[in-house]
Amino acid sequence: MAHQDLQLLSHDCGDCPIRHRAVCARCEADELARLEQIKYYRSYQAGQTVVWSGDRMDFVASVVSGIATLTQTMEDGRRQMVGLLLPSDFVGRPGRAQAAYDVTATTDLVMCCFRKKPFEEMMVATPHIAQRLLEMTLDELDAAREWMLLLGRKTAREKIASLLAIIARRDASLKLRAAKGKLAFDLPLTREEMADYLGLTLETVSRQMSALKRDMVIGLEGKRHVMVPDFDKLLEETGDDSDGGFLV
Amino acid sequence: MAHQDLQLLSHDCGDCPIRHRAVCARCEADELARLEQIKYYRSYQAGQTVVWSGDRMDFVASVVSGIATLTQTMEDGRRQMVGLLLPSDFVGRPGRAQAAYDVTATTDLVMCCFRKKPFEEMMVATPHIAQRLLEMTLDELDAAREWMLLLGRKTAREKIASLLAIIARRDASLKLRAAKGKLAFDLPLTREEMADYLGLTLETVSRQMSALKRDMVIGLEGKRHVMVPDFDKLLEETGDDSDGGFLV
DNA sequence: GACTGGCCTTGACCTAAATCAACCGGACGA
DNA sequence: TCGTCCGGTTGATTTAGGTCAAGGCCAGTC
Repeated sequence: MAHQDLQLLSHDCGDCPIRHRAVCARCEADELARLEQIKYYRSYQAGQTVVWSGDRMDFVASVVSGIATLTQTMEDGRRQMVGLLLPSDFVGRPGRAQAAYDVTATTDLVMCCFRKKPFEEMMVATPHIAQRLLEMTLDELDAAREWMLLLGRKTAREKIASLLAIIARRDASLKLRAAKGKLAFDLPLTREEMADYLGLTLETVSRQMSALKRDMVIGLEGKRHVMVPDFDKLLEETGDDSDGGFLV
Repeated sequence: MAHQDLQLLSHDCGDCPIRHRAVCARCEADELARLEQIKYYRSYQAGQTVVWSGDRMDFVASVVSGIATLTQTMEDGRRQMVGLLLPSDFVGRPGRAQAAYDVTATTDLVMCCFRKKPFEEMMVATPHIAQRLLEMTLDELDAAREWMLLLGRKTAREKIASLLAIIARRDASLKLRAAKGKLAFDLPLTREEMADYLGLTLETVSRQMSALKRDMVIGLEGKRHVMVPDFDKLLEETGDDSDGGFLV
């Protein structure tokens, strides 16, 4: 897919199914040309920090491949992950000079960057972009609110199940949905990162993973490979409404 | 202020200081005219529900006066507040037919509503609006992430202190900042609502309020009126970075 | 083949907050 | 004037998850 860096600009487009954010050349051809002039790619190794909270950040970017996280850290070292960025997700805030969070590559990562100034100018000139960005930001806000329910009210077991379900879903949609019902994936996060995501300690994460395995909700092969024999059973453990509640 | 319902459209405008989202007639006069045609007001009494999660919602709105909350509820009744809407805040999502959360008036409430369809049309026609909305949504996303840190990693005492600081700040900025250092305000939330905000039980909220009073961090007069003799002392209790970290 | 360092697991114990329960005090209606 | 209801406080007890500590597993490397 040649124009992946353009994902963030496109309206949905039927025959480019990548997470409903892909673009194809025939829509948005003119933006493509302009964007080509201001974009550039950056690669990071797993574990590398992209920017530190408070650092000057003179670009916005979208994830091309790999996974990045946003985390906040308190003075005494307590950490909370506040964003998990998968391919096609957007980082950076037009109109802000400094990063508000630590951005870290948890796997090898490629980002498509746009220098902030020209990007902002283009945003003014091309209303599409602001609208697309608004849509994406609203999605992220919804995800954040879901996450707040998880952090505030779910038990450790529910938290783990929810995270596994989220990853399974995201992963499955990338893989064009493995044989429905049975699916498997590799965790892109360490136990500690999972803990930071869920507001738990890594020991509790480990214990609950073991418990879910013992109860046959998941299978584990090595430390990272997770098998889900029955996705509905996993969903029952999340505490979420069963109907899945897809609001368009 | 006659054009309060227009807050959501404006770029900042020096001499209209209401929470940096106000508008004055001379900027945006044309949008004003168009907006006037599609807006209407609705009032709700304290405790009334504006919409239930899952209900059809054919308008977007901004809060004119009073306070509303967004909450999520799990099947077994566990509740988590995921949004606190103060005057000038925006509710509703262009491009979505159903409400994703319960919206409730916690005080008497006036909202300025725009029917969704014409509003969306106007958004396409008037690029300003999408940009303003994007800016507001990004602010909300930041607030949500701050909130996630609170829910995931703060102690009960830190949570309470943080909430009080948030309300004090918002309140103070409305009142053009009372004599700096000493300030006082009325809690717009019951103990139970505070608990839903903070991911605690109402008993814990009550206990920690008493503890903060005992330790002279706050004063209480009746159940709702809070006095803050030393705002910095309150801030120390929040666990947040002391520098306040204002990122533009 | 031993050695190291990450990452993970498991056990024993502790504590912050939840739960359960009693009670207070003001508003309000009979 | 008396209930009683609602929001709030406080105490006793329980418990989920945190903390501390001891290993296990495995990949890389000397």
